Amino acid sequence: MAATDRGDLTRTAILALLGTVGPLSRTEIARELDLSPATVTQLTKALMAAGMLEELDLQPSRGGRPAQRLGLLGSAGRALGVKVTAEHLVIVEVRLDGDVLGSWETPFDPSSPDALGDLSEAVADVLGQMPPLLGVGVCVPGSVDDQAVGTVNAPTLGWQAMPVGDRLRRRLKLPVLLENDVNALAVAERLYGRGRTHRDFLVLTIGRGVGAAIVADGRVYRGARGGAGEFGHVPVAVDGPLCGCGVYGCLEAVVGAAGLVASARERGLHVTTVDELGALASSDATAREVFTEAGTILGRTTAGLINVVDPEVVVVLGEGTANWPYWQRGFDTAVRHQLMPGRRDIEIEVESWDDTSWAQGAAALVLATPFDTEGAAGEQGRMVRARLIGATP
Amino acid sequence: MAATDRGDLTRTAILALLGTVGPLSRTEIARELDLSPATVTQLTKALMAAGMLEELDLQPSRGGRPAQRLGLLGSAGRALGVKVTAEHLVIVEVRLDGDVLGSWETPFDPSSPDALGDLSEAVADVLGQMPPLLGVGVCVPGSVDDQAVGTVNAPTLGWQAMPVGDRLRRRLKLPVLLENDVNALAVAERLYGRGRTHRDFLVLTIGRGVGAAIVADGRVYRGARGGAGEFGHVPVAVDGPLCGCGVYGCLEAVVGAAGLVASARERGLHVTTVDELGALASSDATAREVFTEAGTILGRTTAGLINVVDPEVVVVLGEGTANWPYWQRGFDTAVRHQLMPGRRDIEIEVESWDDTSWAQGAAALVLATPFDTEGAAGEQGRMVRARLIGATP
DNA sequence: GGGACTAACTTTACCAATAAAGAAAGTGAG
DNA sequence: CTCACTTTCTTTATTGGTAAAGTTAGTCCC
Repeated sequence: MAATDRGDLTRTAILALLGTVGPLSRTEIARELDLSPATVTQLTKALMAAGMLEELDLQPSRGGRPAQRLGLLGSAGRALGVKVTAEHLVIVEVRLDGDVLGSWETPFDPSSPDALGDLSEAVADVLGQMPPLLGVGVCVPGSVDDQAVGTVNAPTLGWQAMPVGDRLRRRLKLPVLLENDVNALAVAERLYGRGRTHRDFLVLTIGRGVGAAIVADGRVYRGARGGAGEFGHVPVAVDGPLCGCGVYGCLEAVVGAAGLVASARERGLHVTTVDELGALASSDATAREVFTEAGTILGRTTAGLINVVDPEVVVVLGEGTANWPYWQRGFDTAVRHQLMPGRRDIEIEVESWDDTSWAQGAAALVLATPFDTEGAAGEQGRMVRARLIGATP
Repeated sequence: MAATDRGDLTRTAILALLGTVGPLSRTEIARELDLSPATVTQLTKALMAAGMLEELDLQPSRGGRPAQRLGLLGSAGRALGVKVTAEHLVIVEVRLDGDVLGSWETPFDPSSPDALGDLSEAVADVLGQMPPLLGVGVCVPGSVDDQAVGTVNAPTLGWQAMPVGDRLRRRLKLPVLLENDVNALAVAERLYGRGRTHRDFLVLTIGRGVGAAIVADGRVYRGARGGAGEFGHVPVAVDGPLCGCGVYGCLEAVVGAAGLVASARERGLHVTTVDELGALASSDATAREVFTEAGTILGRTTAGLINVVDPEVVVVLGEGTANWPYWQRGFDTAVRHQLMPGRRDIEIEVESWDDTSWAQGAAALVLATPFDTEGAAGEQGRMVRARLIGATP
C-alpha cells in the first residue's frame, strides 16, 4: 500500500510472528511475512538494538550456512477478548502465542438501559487486576457496521446502531476492536488454526444460531456493510418455521438450537434443550434421527456454499459440535452427494470447542492486527501496533 | 505490495484510467487510483515527456486553482476477447474505452482432436487483419486452474486440464489471459459497469447455464482452485432433475435453459428452445408460469447468496435476460421475501445483453490488468502493461 | 482593487522495501 | 586439504511512493 504510512506494521508483524509461532530464523521470517531477506535483516537489527529481540541458537546446517534463530525478549503481548450474548459476558485473557491466561464470566442484560455502561464496567473490573495489554476485542452475534467506530447491529441482543466501540474506548483508554462473532472465530482460525496453512476456507458454526465466515485470499470477507456470512438465513424450506429474523424457512430456524428442539417435540420427544436431546440420542433412535436430519439439511446447504465459494477446507465450530457425531451421519452423505464432482475431496474438520472459544476469537482480533497488511483495522489497529512496539522493554 | 517490482503498474494505470474514462485532472487521477497528488505530478510529468500524455483545457475553478485536464496522446490500447462455447467462437476487438471495434464468429468443435490448434488459428486469422494490440483474453464455461499458465477444466466443452493459455501464447506471441466466463463478465462490470462505483457486488448470469461471480473488496474472487461462483450447482430440490454435473437438483438443472424447456414440456407446451418459450409467453399463461416459477426459485436461491455475501448490488446478465420480464414476477417477490430485513433495499439490476457480451468480458480481462494492483494476473499482466507503455508513440 | 479563502498542483526531504551482488559458514566429494 | 556447492545473511544502490510545506491561480466579498 503506502510507502511511509504503514507505520510499524512490518516491525510489529515480526514481533507478533515470533510471539505466535516461537523462534524463527531470518529467512523463515522473510518467507512467512512475504518480505525480502534484506528487509528482515534490517528490521531485526533495529529490533535487537531496541532490546526486543535476541539471537538464540544456530540451527544445524542443511547444506549451507546454518540458520540463526531469533527469539522474542521480554513480555509478549496480551489481549482481552469479550463475547457478548443475550445472557452473559465471557471474558478471556490471551497471550500472543494463543495461551489463555484466565477467563471470567458475568451475567449481562443487553436490554438494560445502561447496557453499555454495564459492559464497560465488567471489562474494566477484569482489567483492574492486570498489567497493561495490547487491546480489547469484542465479538457480538450481529454485524458491525463501521469497524473503525464499532457500531453494532444485533437483533439477538436488541441492539441497533449501538456505539459499543466508542463507549468502551472512552472508558478503558485502550484500543477496542469489534467484530461479528463468527468472523472473529475465523480470525482466530487464521492466526492459530487451519488458516496458518490455508488462504481460502470456510468457518461454519452451529449452536443457538448458525453462521459462516468466508476467508478469501487470507482475509475475512466482511461484505458491503459488514454483514457477510449470514449463512443461518439461507432459505432451506419453502414453508419452514418462522425464523428470528422474521422470514420463514431459514436454515437457522430449522437446524439451530430452537429448530432442533421443536423438531424433536414434533416427534413426541419431551426435551426442552439441545443438551437434553443430545443426552437422549445415545439411547434413543428418534433423537438421533433429529440430528441426522438436521445434518442432512446443513450438509446440503453447505455443499451449495462450497460450490459457490470453492474453499480449501471447512472448519466446523460452535456449541453444537458437542453432538457432532449425531449430525455427521446426515451431514457427510448430504455434502458428498451435493458437491460438484472434483470438490468431493474437500476437507471438513470439526474442531474442539469450549465455553471460552468465542471470547478467544474476540481476543484474536487484537492479536492479529500486527499481521493485517491491508490496514483494515484502521486507527485501532495502528494503536495496537504502537502498544506492541512500545510495551516490550 | 513491493517497492520496486510493481513495474510500470502505476504508470500504466494512469494511461489505462485516462483511456477508459477520458481526460481527468491530476487530482482526479490521484483520487481514482488511490495515490498521492505528488506521485501523480511526478508520473504524469514523465509520461508527458515520453509523449504519451498532453495537457488539455482548464476546468473552470471551483473556488481554487482550476484543474488542468490531462488526456491520452496517440492510440489507446486495444485487446481481443474470445468466448469459447461448445458450438462456436465469438471474437471481439475492444478499445480501452470499451468501444467494440469489430466482432467475428466462427463454428468451433471443442471435442476435435486439435481443438486448441483450431482455436489458435481462428484467433490468428483475426489478428492478421489488425495492428498489434495489448493482448488476448479468453473466457471459457469452466474453471481456470492456474491463471498464469491458463489450464482449463470445462466439462461443458469436454476439456480437462487443457493447456489453452500455453498453446495460444506460443502461436500468437501475445499475452493471453484466461478466465471463467462469468468471472470475466465481472471484470468487465468492474471496469465499465457497476463496479466503477461499487466494491462489493454480485454478477448473476442466466442462460444455458446459471452462474455467479463474487466481487469482494473490488476484486473478483476466484476461490481456492479458481472454481468460485458455481452458483448453478447450489442444490434447490431434493429430488430434482439430473444436472450436467452429475448431481440431482442443482439450480442450473431447474432454471437453466434445459430445465426451463423440460418444465414447459411437462406442462404440455410443445417447445424445444427457450426462445420459443419466450415467444410463447407473450400470449400463453402457462409459458409465463414456467418463467415465473423459475424466477421464484432463482430468487429464493439468490436471496440466500445475498444473505451470505452481503453485496451492495446484484447485476443480472446472460442470454436469459431476454425473457427477464417474465422471470421478474417470481424473482422479485421471492428475493424480497427471503432476504433478511435490512437488506431488502438491495439494488438488483438487469443490464443489456448481446451476443458479443461474453467476448467483451474476455477482452476486459486484458484491459483491466493495468488496474490490477495485486498483480494477480502475474507474468501475463506484466507483459500487457509493458505493451501499453511501449505502444504509445 | 485588495485581502481572505480555496483548490490544484509542485517541490523537497525522507522512508520502506527491494534487487543484486557478495560475504559467511557450513556440507560433501575427490 | 581443497574445491564446488548450498544456504543464510548482509551491504549497497535504487525505486516507488509519501508527507509536509510551499506555489499557483483562481473565487468571493467588502
